[in-house]
Parts: sequence; C-alpha cells; structure tokens
Amino acid sequence: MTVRTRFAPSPTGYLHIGGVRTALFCWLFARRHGGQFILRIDDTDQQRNVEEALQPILDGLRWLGIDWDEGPEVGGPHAPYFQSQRLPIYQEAVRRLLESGHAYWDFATPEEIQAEREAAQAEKRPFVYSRRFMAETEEDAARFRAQGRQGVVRLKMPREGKLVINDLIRGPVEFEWSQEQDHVIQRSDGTVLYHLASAVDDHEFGITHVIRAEEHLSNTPRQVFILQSLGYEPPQFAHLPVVAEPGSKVKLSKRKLDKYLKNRDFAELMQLGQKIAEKIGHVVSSELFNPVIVDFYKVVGFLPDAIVNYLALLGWSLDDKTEHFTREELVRVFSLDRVNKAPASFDPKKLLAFQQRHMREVPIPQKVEMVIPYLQRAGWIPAEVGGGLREKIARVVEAAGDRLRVAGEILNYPEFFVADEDLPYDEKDVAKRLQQPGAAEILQRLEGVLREAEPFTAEHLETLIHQWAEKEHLGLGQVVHPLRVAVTGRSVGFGLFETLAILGRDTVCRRLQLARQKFAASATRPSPESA
RNA sequence: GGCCCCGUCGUCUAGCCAGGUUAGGACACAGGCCUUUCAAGCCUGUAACACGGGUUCAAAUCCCGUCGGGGUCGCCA
Repeated sequence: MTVRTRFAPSPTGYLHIGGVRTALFCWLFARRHGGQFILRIDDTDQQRNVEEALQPILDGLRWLGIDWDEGPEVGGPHAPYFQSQRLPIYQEAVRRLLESGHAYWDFATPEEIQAEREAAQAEKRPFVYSRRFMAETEEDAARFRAQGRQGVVRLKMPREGKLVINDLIRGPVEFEWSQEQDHVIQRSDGTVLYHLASAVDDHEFGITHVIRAEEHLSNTPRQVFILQSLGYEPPQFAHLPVVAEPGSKVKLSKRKLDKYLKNRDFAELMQLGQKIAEKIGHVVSSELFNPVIVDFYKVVGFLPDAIVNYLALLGWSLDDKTEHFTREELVRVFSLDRVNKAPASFDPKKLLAFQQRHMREVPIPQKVEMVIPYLQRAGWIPAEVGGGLREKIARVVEAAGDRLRVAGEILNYPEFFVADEDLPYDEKDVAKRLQQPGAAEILQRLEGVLREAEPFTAEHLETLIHQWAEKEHLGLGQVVHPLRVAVTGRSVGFGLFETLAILGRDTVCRRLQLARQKFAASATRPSPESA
C-alpha cells in the first residue's frame, strides 16, 4: 500500500514554525516511502478571505521545499482539497451516522449544555452529556422544534469499553469510551465540524498515516469512532511531541511574542531580523514579523535547508552524532520510530548555528545572488547589476566569510557600497582612534604611501604597511586601527588589507582625506602612546 | 479538576526495548591558542540520568510509587 500523508492547515494567514515541523515530518515520511504528501485546507470555520490567508502558508512551504503532490494549486484526483467545498460529502457522512445510530439529533441549547457541564464540575465528576434533549424519533424532533429549539448532530459515543490506539510514536494508548463526549459534528446551521470533516477526508483521500502534533492525541478517539462507524479502517496515527517555547516545555505560540522577547536568545534573533528589515524597508508589523513565523526567515535571508535541518532534529535524531543533513539525506534516513516523545523547545541559537553551517557550504556565486536583492532594496546598488559590480560583491562576500550568517547581513557592511560622503561613522570608534593626537599626521602620511602603492592588492598592501610602520617606529596597532576607522567608519570588519584592496585606491585615499578633515584635523600633537 | 502523554547536561539529544559505557555528541557557556578588529578555526573545561522503593552480583536501562512538566477538555482547528 502506498504511503499517503497529509498536512492540514487552516488558513490563518501565517505559517507557524511548529506547523512546519509537522509538515516536514509528514513530507519526509511520505518521501522516504515513495508515497504522496497531500495538502488539505481545513477551512470549515472560516469566514475570512481564505485565498488571502492561505497564500503565506503555501509560499512558506514552497520556500522550504516541502512540495505537495495533491492540494491547492496542484489539484489531484480527490479535488477539491478545501474542506469548505466538500460539504455534500460530509453531509452524506452525517446522514449515514444518523441512520446507523452512531449519531443523533440533539436539541439542547448551549446554555443547557453549559449548565450540565458546570454541575458536573461542581460535583467533581467527569462531565458526560445526559442526552436529555436527544431526539430519537421524528416526533421527538418535531416536539423540540415546536419549542423553538435548533438541532445539532452529536456523536453517540459508547458508554463502556475502551479503545487502544497503537500510536507509531507512543505505542499503545488507552482511552475509556465513557470519558468521551458526545461531540457536535454538525452545527445548527447545517455546517459540519472539524472532527467529522477531518476523519471523512482522511478516508476519502486514502491517508494511510496521520502524523500530527500531540495536541491532537486526545481527540483521536472520536475520529476513530467516526471512521469505524462509517465502516472505514482508521489510518495509522503518529503523534509528534509539541515544539515548545525557548527554555520551556509549553507549546510555542504566535501570540506570546512579548514573552519570548524576554528570552535573550530569542530577542537576539529578533534584533538580527529587525536590523535587516529596517534597511530593506520591510514592514515590521509585530504580528507577522516574528521568529515563530516562517516568513521571518525568508525576509531575513535564511537558507531553507538550514531550517529544515534544524527542525528535523526537533524531536527526531538519527544516532548519537550525525546532525548535519541535506534534504536528500533526511529523506533517505528519516523514520518515525526515532521520533522522541517529550516536548522539544525551540532554540534560536542552535537554529542560527545550523544556518551558519549550511551557509558555509554555499558557493560564492550563489551567495552573491542571495545578497543582491538586499543591496538593491537598501538602495545601495542599482537594479541592473553589471559584471564589475557583481565581481566586487563577490569579493565582499568572500571577505565576509562566516560573518555573513544570513544573506541580509550583507547590510552590515555599508562601507563597500555607499558613497564616501555617506559613510556612517561609529562615534566611539572615531573618538578612540581618530580624535587622538598624532592620528591626523599618521593618516596623512599613510595616504601618501597608499597613493603610490603598486599593485593595490591585499598581499602587497600588507607587506607595505608592515614595512612602513617598522621604518617609522610605529606599532602596527597605531597604524592599522586609525586606518580602519578612517576607511570603514568603525573598528570592526573584515581583514583590513582585503578591505583596502576591495575598496580600491581612490576610495581609500578619499576617505583618508575626509576622515582627517572631519575628525582629526585639530589634533596634531604627537601621541603620548608613541613614546 | 478529569482524561491522556512525558521526564538524561541550560537547550537539542545518544544510550533504555535485548541491565555491565570513565553516561557519548551538538548548541550555548567559560578559559586558552591564533590574530590588525570582529567573526571563523583549533585546544581545554564546567555541566545531566527528577526522587524514593524494589528486582538483580550489577539499574539511566526492568517493576512499583511519589513528585514534576506538558497536552486536552468548544456549535475552534
């Protein structure tokens, strides 16, 4: 039998990182077994514009390379894949359930149900609906209707015995039928609810393995009941541990961003993103620009492979040492029986470490392509990127090395792209390195040396400046630090000589002049440090 | 509170099913080396079997209990 798994998001307008982990495991399992991965849209309760709310989810999955064999935009033999368009199928199922006595019309009002629930609560006994307003005959129903009551359809759950679910991850899990509620499967307006629709579709779509987060474990019995009552064989179930908040076991949620920002690592990730977003003019609406949501990573310039790799390890492992996986390797080795049972908390630092590791393997030309859109959106380079500029970007990217953790971090290096007059200077670095006695003189003489330097390559400049410093009886630090600040605006950056070479003679000399005029002109006394 | 699930370094985890490991790896953290800065890299270090009882020559591993954590209890999905 061909393996068929499904991911069934409801159109909420965003793709949650925990949802991605679930989708990924479903996808990996299907791919591992040469089966199909189906995307189904659970929009039974959506009043909003589904199309608009769905797009970010589809985009996110595609960006991550989690492709679906059947579903929205690709169709398939079981179309439509939107539950909102499958009402007749569900209604037929409800009809059959009613007919076979596995469901019943109920005319209790929500208030009456609530009263029973509270009474049970008060007596500290488990709530089970009394079925007081269950209509077993047409006459009963007519009588209730005459009272102005509206009917819903409820599941008529067994009141004895137990169910054992052989969960692929958890092993046998037992439930007492008597603990299960007579859940509503059809609303008073005739629409159906999730449990019914989900169970019916899992059968209709031929789903063999329902892989989902643990939060669904406790409602598995009623879905099994629906399936069995309809005469269908239930699929296999596998309940994944939840993805939890950083440093906690509580389910990660989009709504608690404020709380997560109190976590240092999470806050740092957020800041990394905000810094980039601001420069490219991305709207940082707190609702959607947030490391809990996949779009954040796309905006900032993460590698899909890194996210996939990290997420795969959130609840799954291959062995005691292998951590680095390509997508293909994951497909080859993934298995459900190596999935963990305990919640796994989301660790922003480790995600970043995976990103860095994957980034290291990206060839320079590809990194250049990744980085170009950021430079353009920041307005630092033109829309048309010529060969010369592309080569320069390649040199910058290469010199950046591991400092470029995500593509957007290219914007940390304006010194290579902005006009000399627009170069931003770090105040503290300027004060420490340029507004010092003697600095102006050193810069002036350095300018003379560099103007004549030939060739203007990193290698030659290094020898030249070393020799010059020695000849002038200057410590290398006295030369190198002011030079760096004068040319790049601050004291941190790539290798200095590489930086100079990339910038080129004209820019370097011009910036030395500018720095002198702006900061160091008046301080000409010899530095006391040089004594 | 009821039901269900879970419990190994701060975090992700290996080991558990088929008892015997100096309890391994990774991220993070600390120190050192390298060095013109910042990263990276290299070396070293700190750090865990929730607790209590059994069973056994021997328990992270098997059994029981306790405690702790999580999920779920809708005419949401």
